Amino acid sequence: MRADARRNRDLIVETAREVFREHGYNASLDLVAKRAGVGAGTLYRHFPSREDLVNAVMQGWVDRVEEATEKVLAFEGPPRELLERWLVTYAELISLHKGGPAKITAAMVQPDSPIAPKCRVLLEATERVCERLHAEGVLREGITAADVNRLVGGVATVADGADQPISEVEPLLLVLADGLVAAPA
Amino acid sequence: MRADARRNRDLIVETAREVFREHGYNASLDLVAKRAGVGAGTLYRHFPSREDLVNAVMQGWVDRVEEATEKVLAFEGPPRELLERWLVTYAELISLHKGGPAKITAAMVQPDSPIAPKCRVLLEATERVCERLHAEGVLREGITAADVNRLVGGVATVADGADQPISEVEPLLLVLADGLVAAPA
DNA sequence: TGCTAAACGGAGACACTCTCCGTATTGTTC
DNA sequence: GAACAATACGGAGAGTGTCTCCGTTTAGCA
Repeated sequence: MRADARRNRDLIVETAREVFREHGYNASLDLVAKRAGVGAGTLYRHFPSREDLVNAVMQGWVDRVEEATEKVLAFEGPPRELLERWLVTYAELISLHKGGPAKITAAMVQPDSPIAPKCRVLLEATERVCERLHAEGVLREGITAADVNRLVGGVATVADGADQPISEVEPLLLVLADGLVAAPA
Repeated sequence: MRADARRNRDLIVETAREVFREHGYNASLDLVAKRAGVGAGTLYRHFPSREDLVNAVMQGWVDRVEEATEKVLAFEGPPRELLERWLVTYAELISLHKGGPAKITAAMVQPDSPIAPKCRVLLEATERVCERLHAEGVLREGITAADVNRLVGGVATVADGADQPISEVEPLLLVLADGLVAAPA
């Protein structure tokens, strides 16, 4: 890749991160290009679709996910608390940006989405948590990591749509935890 | 209202119902106008915003909600089953159209949305169910109808985004039921 | 029948996405 | 350091959607 191309690419990603933070993931891409001082063509050559750009912007987020996962998995206390911590962590991670919960939760079940690979790290993290909970017999049988993600994703999506911080819907996450732990009727 | 205006209004609503069913609630409104054989101006005069049109289209849905509510509330069996029935009914009602779950769940917490009044009937229905469950001591303390709606709305939103029918996420609704019923840890 | 308020409709302004292609820059080769 | 591909740039513009404005038409009353 030529040096100027590299420079522009980085500039676009940086600008997009800023614009997305301001206007959400549906912000105008022309605005991104304009603010970055490049032509629309340049933006679209580097990132043929909006998702590709989102994907690039997310790279830092992936690192953050990995870090948060390690932290939660390092927790030594009672498994029930581990679950609660993970639910809150998960919700926070996907809610870092406006529109994030819906986008990420949807991508989780659409393997062809360009951001799917990034979301996989989250799914894998949940899998690790679930494994540990299953091993300790705490998690209800038949519950998969995908189920957990869907449930938390749903709550986070709604909170996001209502412009509520995750802290305000934490009680709902505890309800989920109860449901995930309880034995089938 | 003049007779021709009335006629056009009804025609637009009918056409919109059809188009929304085909393409979801984000379908092009110009397409609605074109298919109804009226000018864009006519459509926008009757329905200044997309939400106004959605609102009009929803009138039949409101009737359906009321009917379903009566049916669930007439159920005489164990309260836990009442809850389960309501969760499934609720999810189905908001999932009748693609994009419905997100739209309705969001409107539920945005009182200024034009479709909010319509969504209120759903909230009130959930309130009636919750009241009965609380009276029987089945529902966990502190849980409000709004909480229940958020939880089910979240699950339904995700299912909708993944093009899954509600029947496929029913197990998740049972998880919710468990969480809503269980005593706090 | 004539008149006026009400309603119509579609051209077009504006916004956004995405492509095409003439122009400019890079970096390699001699 | 000059020449020359190969690579990248950028912005005009096509395509699509939203929504408004205003000249034209129509309903319904007197």
